Amino acid sequence: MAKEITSRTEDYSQWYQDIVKRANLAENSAVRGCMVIKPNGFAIWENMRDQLDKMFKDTGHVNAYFPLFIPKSYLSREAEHVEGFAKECAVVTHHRLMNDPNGDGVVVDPSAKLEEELIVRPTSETIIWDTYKNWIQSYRDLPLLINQWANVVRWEMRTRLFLRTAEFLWQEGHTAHATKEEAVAETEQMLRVYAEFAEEYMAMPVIRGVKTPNERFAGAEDTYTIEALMQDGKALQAGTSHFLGQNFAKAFDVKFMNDGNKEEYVWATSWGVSTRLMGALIMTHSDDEGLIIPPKLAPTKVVIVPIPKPVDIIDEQAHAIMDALKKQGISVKYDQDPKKRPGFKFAQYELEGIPVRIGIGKRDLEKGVVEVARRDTKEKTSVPIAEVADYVTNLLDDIQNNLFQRALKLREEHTTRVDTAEEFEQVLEEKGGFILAHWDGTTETELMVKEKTKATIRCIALDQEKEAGVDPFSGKPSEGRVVYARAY
RNA sequence: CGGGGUGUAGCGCAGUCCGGUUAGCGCACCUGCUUUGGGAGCAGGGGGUCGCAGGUUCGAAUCCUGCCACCCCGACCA
Repeated sequence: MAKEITSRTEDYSQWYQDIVKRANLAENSAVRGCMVIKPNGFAIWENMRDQLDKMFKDTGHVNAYFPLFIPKSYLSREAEHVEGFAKECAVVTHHRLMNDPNGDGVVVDPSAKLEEELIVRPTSETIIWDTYKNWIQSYRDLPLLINQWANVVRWEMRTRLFLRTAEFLWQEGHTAHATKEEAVAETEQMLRVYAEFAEEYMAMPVIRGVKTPNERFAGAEDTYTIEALMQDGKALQAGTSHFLGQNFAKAFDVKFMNDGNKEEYVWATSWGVSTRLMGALIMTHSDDEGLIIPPKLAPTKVVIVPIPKPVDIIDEQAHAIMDALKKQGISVKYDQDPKKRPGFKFAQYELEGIPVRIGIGKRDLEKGVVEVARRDTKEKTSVPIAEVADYVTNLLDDIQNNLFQRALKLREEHTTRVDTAEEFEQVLEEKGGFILAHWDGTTETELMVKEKTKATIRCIALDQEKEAGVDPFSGKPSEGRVVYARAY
């Protein structure tokens, strides 16, 4: 049978789309730029969401929910914020439809024009800070540590499933603090949470860093980021955590009385990750056979396929193995569909990325073994039935670990220290990946490099070594290397 | 919004340049038999306003005009 997924190396964009589509994760909707997340894709997102939610709660946060609509005037209270988002907002102007006088369906009722237009939230800082104003009076009300799971809308010009859609699902944390130190500590803590989630659960190594002023979130004083490297050598911003200073407190007049009976503005943070992480997951691990889901996020960790078809003795063993796996907390599916042949099922589950497959056949049963296949390397092993549950438990850990190591190796092989502009451009063209180069610290140079090479400064790594050097583009002095890459 | 491309069955496509029987192929689907250890084989069957609207012509998927949608590359962005 012909290969149904485009090769990863031939056309990365097509390969990515094939996987999203053929593994039944998502599809384009009838609404321009929007996405339908299908059950297979949503199950993975739910696992990500549940794990993140647990981590947020473990660090003292609680969930709440704020409105989808934001009065237009709110958005303009913080000058940089409005400038950053104004160009991509969906706007509600009317609240009623009417029958078309010409009998042609419905039209907007011109008499139902809103006095003040409502913006569909591109992010919720403004509506949340307008609300916090009423919630915060005293230092005793602080810190306020709230997260919201929501959808937001940004009217992007060009969209791509999961990576950039007009509507996307995300979480946004919005916290208020009595001191600058505490707010900065919160910003850094949440970056650590994101990095831990990316590396331990998604098996995706990330660089922790700070954005340059030019790449900062609109309205932030500092933006922290985790940056991942995809298999085609392009970088992907996987999560951000912002120190907002007192900008929003001042714009929305959020003051509190401190323990010295003095009125002060509060200090703020916000942080978020989105369904974009689904794209990151796909582009980090998957191969030409389809999706690969790290075991810790896989909705179904093990699938049992009867060979050649379900008969009583196979059935019996399958159920015994299922029970043993479930006892260890491992989700398992037994595919008893008699209409599909084993070979078809093998290919199908590889395409869907299920980490472990157990094949049970009469021939093997006579020897008291089953065949255990791992999705990441596609290796197959015969395992005695009595040992299957323990073997699979270890194997799942092994796969999780291997996926991370494999991704880390790829990143290390595609991270290059560069000292001249020529070398910079050559590495970018021929190899891609992260480029560690000196930067003179000016936005002019950063923009000039972007213009010339399409590479941007992804971040200044938190573990950046101080090292005197020369910016390869401007020739000016530099205090250390920053992380450049072409990015999604 | 610029540059390129594509619209023909659920999906993927051929046919269009050079108009001419009843619009075709693969996958999927339905029926039957044989199969079943890596995407089964054979036989039969169902499914189409050829993106939309005009025009040219005895005759249009094919030529002309206008429109629409989607995809890729840029600008924008998580």
